[in-house]
Amino acid sequence: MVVDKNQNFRYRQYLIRVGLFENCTDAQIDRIILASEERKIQNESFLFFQGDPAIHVYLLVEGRIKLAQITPNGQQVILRYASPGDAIAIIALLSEMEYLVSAEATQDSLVLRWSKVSLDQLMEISPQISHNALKILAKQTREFQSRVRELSTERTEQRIARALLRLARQTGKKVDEGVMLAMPLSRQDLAEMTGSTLYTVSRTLSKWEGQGLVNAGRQRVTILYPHGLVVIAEDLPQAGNQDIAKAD
Amino acid sequence: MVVDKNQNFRYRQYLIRVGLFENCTDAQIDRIILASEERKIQNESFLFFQGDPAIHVYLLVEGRIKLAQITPNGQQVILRYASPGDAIAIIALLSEMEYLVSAEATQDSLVLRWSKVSLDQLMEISPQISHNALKILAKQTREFQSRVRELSTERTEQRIARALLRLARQTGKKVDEGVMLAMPLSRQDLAEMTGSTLYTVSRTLSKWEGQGLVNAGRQRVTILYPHGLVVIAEDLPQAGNQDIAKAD
DNA sequence: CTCCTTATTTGCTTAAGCGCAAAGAAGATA
DNA sequence: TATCTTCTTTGCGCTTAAGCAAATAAGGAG
Repeated sequence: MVVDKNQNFRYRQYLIRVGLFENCTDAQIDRIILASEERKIQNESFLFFQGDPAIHVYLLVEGRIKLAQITPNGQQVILRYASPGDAIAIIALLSEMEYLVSAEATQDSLVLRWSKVSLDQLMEISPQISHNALKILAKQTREFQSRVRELSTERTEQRIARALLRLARQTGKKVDEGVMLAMPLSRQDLAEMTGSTLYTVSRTLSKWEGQGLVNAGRQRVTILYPHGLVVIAEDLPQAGNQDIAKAD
Repeated sequence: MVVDKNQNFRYRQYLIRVGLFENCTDAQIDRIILASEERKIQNESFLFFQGDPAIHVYLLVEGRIKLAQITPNGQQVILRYASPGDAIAIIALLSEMEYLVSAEATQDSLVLRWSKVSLDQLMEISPQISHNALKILAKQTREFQSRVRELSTERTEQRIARALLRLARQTGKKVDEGVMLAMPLSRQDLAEMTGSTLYTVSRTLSKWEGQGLVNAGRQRVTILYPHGLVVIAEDLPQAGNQDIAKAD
């Protein structure tokens, strides 16, 4: 599973741009690369499980990783989809921690990882890393605070609209008709991201499809008229016209 | 407003036990104290507002501070009540940030604060501080993740039970009948903590009062039978008996 | 191409909880 | 003590969204 470490130097150009290693010197990056392990993760297999002792920090190079919590009675709550360049399980930098979420590949993926031990050494050489980690955690905190606010105050429809817009920003590909979400995404997935149910998500998308806002297929959503979703997400006053897309 | 800095040395015994300054040497603590400013905050006045540039990190010494987000249409969402010893606005350690929440005293309070500039200097001398900050942020992240999970999957009643138990752990005072929450807490406050409404909270507390679980008065809640709330929070199978408290 | 699996849609029913309104209770103030 | 303010309770109607069941659709495997 562990590939010859020298191979990882081909990720150099990539690593220096990644949040966790931003502003590190070339020499530091060398050490970081030497300490890294590369792993391939097959679709639907797990990087780690919630509750495991947190001993590695991961960096997603290629693919997509779903980070989710499982409730005691088996429900899943999707906290985040990681995209290439994202650090995963920063929490492992700290001692005595467990992974707070399970990490599952939703495509064949490629990650680099560092053990807690080697990261402790790296952080001594490069205090920059721990400052970067602080920045990443702060960003996550901000996002979770927003989620809490949204779940506390917004209706399901608003949250679904928000989730789609967020995904579009993260993984949207421009196509002729609009923005296509470039990842398989079921109604169930959207429900688990928004604290809703697959039925409500399905009904909501059907309604929006009728209004020309989106085009939804099996595990696929294309946003035809992003502004319409913004209007819903922000609860702005709507145009009187039923068919928002054409009204523009 | 700024008191003679030497006075702050009387907080020494206190500072060394506080999360943000844990494991700092005596000499480091001295520098930290010298850089601190003391401020008294009157009940119902604000330490800072959401959106202000984040230029100070605060440490609550005495009193209680409510951290809340305000939604665009004026609803409030309470994210946390800070207790003595808690750091507030760790985010100000990072450049270019704004406060993510508003911080309002709910009792007359006393805080120490440090400017971003002086903290940058302190962190150079004591890298320990930035490691501690990482730990604090990680803990907050964990808590917000739980909140997201709870808001996504649990019923209002469960969340209210959880909020009471959490507050009991944080501020509960043992009294004859049970555990009293030692802070003024209106139905509206509980609603803003749980993503509910003051009506639902009122009805829920009334029901629980009828079952002998709690004793609720004006801005005051006493938990008579904590285990009963745990049963509700965790959605455990209930005893068939209506009156849970007496059944035990 | 056909079968099989998995995802999606939609009608129907029900429950949870929102929100108004009005009454009642608890403190605070003078 | 009388008055005022603020907080709390509760009846009622209503909306939202959950959840079941059954039909339908879309891909993948052989």
